[in-house]
Amino acid sequence: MPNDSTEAGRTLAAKLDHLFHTVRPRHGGEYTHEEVAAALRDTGGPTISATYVWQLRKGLRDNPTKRHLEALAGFFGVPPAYFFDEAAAERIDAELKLLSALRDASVRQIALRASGLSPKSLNAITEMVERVRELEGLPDATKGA
Amino acid sequence: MPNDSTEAGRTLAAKLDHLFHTVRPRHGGEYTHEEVAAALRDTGGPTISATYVWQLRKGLRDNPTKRHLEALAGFFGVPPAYFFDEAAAERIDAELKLLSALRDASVRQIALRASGLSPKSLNAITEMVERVRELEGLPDATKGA
DNA sequence: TCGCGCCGTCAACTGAGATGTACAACACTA
DNA sequence: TAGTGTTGTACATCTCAGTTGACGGCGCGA
Repeated sequence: MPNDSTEAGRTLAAKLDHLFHTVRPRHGGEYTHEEVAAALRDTGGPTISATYVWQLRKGLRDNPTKRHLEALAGFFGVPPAYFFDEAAAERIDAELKLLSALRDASVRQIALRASGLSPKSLNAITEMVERVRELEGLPDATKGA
Repeated sequence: MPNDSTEAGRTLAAKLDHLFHTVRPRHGGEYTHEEVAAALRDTGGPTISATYVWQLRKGLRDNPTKRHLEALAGFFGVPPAYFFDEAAAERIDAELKLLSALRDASVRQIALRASGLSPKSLNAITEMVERVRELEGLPDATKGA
């Protein structure tokens, strides 16, 4: 199964193929696999054979190494993250966003300092927070992510 | 050559090691290499041996494949770009401390629910947290990363 | 102090990642 | 149409990413 469908978005092959279509050397044709290999060889960085470029593009091989990913990304002028799963990256970013949402320094402080406490203590503090919310007339259950 | 100096900033090993130091399961210590391997195994995704995790962390092996990079990034809750882009890595590091705290579901719950409370209440809760830390014999000041 | 279990470390092996080489298909020129 | 060069395709081969298994140190309970 060349095209791994467990990948949330497009496959690596699809992305690479898209790059070939999109970034072109001169009007008319796309980069040749050999050209890519040669260019990479010249930059002094990690080399990559033309055949392998083709295999990746065709989906015969997915799962290249870090260095090859860097080389390919560098050649086409995209960040290496381009080749990774977009959905996963977005999910992580959402988690990071949750963080930046907590602008309130006091809340951050509480989170940091609460980290490491015993489950029992955490539970007690949770209850206390809920109780205070109640007293201040804040909504009851707003389950976030 | 284990430590690839073509890498813009820190080596992969350094970054991974940093993740181990930063994101911890709960108070006590860092994740064990075996724990990481087991967790990855449980998620159904690509597996990775504990020994190999160690090798990557030590710099005996750099240049893992795409899938393993994804798995590692997923486990530590950072985007795969963390291992590539140094600028992104630094940005993430800045927030990682808080992120790791929020990885604990209980702590996350507290943070989310504490958001919106009055300054007075937040202050009270902060003091309570500090008091509990004291009782549980946890360190006083936040230690540097 | 002994024994047991956990974890980091190391070396050797396996297999997938990656390459080299050769062939087929097409384009261009004379 | 024959000849030459270029590029995609195929496959045999080799290298190194990744695993397996074992050893040694360390903490903990008996």
